[in-house]
Amino acid sequence: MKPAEINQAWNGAEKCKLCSIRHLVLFADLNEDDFQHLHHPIKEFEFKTGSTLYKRNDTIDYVYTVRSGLVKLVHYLPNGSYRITRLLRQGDLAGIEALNGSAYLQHAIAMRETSVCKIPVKNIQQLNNESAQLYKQLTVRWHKVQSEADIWLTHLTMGSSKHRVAHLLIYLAGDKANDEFFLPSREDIGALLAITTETASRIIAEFKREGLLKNQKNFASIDRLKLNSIL
Amino acid sequence: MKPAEINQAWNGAEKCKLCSIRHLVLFADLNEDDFQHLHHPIKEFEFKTGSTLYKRNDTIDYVYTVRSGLVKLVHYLPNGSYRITRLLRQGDLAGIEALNGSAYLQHAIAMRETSVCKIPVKNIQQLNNESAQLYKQLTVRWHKVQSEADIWLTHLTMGSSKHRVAHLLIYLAGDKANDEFFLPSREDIGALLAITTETASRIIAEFKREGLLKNQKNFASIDRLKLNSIL
DNA sequence: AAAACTAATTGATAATTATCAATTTACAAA
DNA sequence: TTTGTAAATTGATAATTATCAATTAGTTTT
Repeated sequence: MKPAEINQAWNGAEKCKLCSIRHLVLFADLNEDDFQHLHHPIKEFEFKTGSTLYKRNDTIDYVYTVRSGLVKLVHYLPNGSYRITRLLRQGDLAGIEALNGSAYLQHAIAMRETSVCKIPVKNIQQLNNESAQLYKQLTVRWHKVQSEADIWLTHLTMGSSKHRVAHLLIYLAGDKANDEFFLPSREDIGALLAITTETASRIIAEFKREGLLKNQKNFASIDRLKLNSIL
Repeated sequence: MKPAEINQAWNGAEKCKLCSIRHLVLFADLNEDDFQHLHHPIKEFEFKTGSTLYKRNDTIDYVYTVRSGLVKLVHYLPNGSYRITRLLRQGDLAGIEALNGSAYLQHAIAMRETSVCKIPVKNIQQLNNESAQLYKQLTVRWHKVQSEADIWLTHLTMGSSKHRVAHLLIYLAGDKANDEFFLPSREDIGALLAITTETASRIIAEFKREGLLKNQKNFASIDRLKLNSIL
């Protein structure tokens, strides 16, 4: 499945400067001059549900900024199953490890329609050499990776299955008050929490029966108070 | 419990240049000139088993390089239990999040006698401004944090308890062929793998009975082949 | 060395979760 | 709409793990 390439290459600077979510992304702190160093074209892509941004060990020339949608980082296991080690949302960077010249660590797959900017690593290196602004943002990103991994380990891999699912739902719902969020398939929930698909399904179904969770297709909303009360 | 301060402050550059494990640490790539920028004293400390390097939310002015020993990063949970989210060994950096001016994410506690260098964050910032060498090492460290978190999530939090313990032992044994390694308490093994102390104990005892693991007090060695065969 | 304490082990049982299988629901293609 | 296919749900049972309790081994203090 090939992603749609929304735009042709453009003169790097122009579009990035106007980006509506720039405050959220890697280039947040760049100033007018910095954009001069973007010599390699940055392109925007749409990925359909289930399509692959990159595979483990792919050539590692790009970093991806998620503009919208949801991306899972996946490890495939020898026995054919898989484990999701992280989710990426708006403003998150995928493939950040490419900056060290090491291969991508996981497969990155869109869980729903997802829009990304594909940034050549060379741009980043160039910016790093010419300007100190980017370095700061980069360490902020690394830091976020670390603290998220930590949250994951602390809350999403321990306790009963019910606790884990509750934590995941709260995580997925994010900060926004009553908004709907994307509810992953039961298989993905299992892969996220290290439980079986069936167990994930049972718990989600139970939550729905008890009114902790409502959904229309893949979109859901939670009753935060009730969910928190079972933690 | 106060750590022993082995050395008084010294002229930063001199001792670091001669450090026997410099090839493993943050300053690996620095050249003669770079050391001029270490204006703040770097001190070496010894921590006894169970003593605390830093606590979550402590003032965040230092980064720690582990010279020898073993450090656990711990999250204490509301119910009084705890979860270990990472282990740090020789060459690893503790408190790397201090570089972003954010608070430490966890408590760092020595699991055995541990020797560390305490590096003022100001040194790092200064080096970053004056030289590009350090940036590279830093991203390598961040990257290592990420990939270790990943390994943790993929192997140490899924599968049966027996699988997890086996994976942990192999991780602890590291690369060195037949060397002994520090075997954590059963409670710590539980906190590392999200299983109970009793389950950890049962499995360790079983491994010992079956000859997969030998130990003298806290030091153990494994039969790699046999352990791998149960994965 | 004896006493006191802590960590490790083991046993019995209850609770949880995985497994295997069947059924129902949702979705997409014809 | 009908048909085919995949996903979600549910049931029954087996396996695993937690829990509670007791015992043994190991360490430290007196």
